[in-house]
Amino acid sequence: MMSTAESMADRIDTSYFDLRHTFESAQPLTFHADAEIEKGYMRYSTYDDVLQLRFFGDSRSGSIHMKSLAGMPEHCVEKEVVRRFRLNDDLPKIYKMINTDNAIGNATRHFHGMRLTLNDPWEATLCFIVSQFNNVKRIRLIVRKLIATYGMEIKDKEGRVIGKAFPRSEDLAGATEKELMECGTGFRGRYIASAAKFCTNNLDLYKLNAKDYDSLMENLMEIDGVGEKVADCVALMGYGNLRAFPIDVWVKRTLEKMYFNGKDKNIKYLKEFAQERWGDYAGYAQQYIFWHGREIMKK
DNA sequence: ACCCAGGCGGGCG
DNA sequence: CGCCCGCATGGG
Repeated sequence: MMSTAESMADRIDTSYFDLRHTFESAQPLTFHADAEIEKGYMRYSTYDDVLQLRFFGDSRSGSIHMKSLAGMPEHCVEKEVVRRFRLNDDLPKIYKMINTDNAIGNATRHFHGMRLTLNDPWEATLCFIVSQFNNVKRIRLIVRKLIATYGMEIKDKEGRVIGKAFPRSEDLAGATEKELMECGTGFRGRYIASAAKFCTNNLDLYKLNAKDYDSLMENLMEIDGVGEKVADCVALMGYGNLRAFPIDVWVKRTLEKMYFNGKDKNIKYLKEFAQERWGDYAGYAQQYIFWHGREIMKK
């Protein structure tokens, strides 16, 4: 008789998962995935397949139904989705750890079920280079244009094109700065051209997984166009290093407002404050503070 | 028109 | 070191 686990392999039960908060939280996956939040529908490309997901329930208790368009085996689809949305993270425990005060407690309550995603290291690198001095709407536009222009076609078993993969560094390494700027990248075109060549010829991002946080950061910042903030984002969302605490303009403003009466503090000080306060889960704290801050501070 | 956006590299003191 | 500036582009 078929085991329960096998017969349910196209479905994952979830708790502490919220589709809307996760998809609206400006992470690499969400820059290019498609979602119709009200219908609980989402769709995204892996390297050689397109996955359709349907979410039922709410952030307390729900389920994700999964379908591969190119025939990925069910157990592989499940593994991919669990990994990509970090569904094995113990969110109740993490909330307990990072809810050090009412301010962040409000953020985790308001965005209950928002998950960090785990993305391909190069995907994260490219997305966050695009993100610099930019806004979320336009980041999406640029990332999608890069995929449309440079991504490899994904085909189903009948050979029909069902989507495009996120372009690898080698797919972009031949592009000129000018060509990249035609995708709307602006002054970041130079960084992308340089980073694509560097990550194809000089630095293998897929060999940095075992590195500790400090040497990972050091390696990532060798890439032209990758500074501390982008490296932190890549460490967090490309490598899953939860100690990383990227500080952008929103996180800076929000921390200052929440903990320092709005007084100006430099990045180094704030980062040490955060990593001391939230330790091994600082990255989760950051994601909630980032999104909460945008919510409460935009006029 | 003007301001801002998930920053970075380079130049200056 | 730390600070300050320009940078392409599109939306509010």
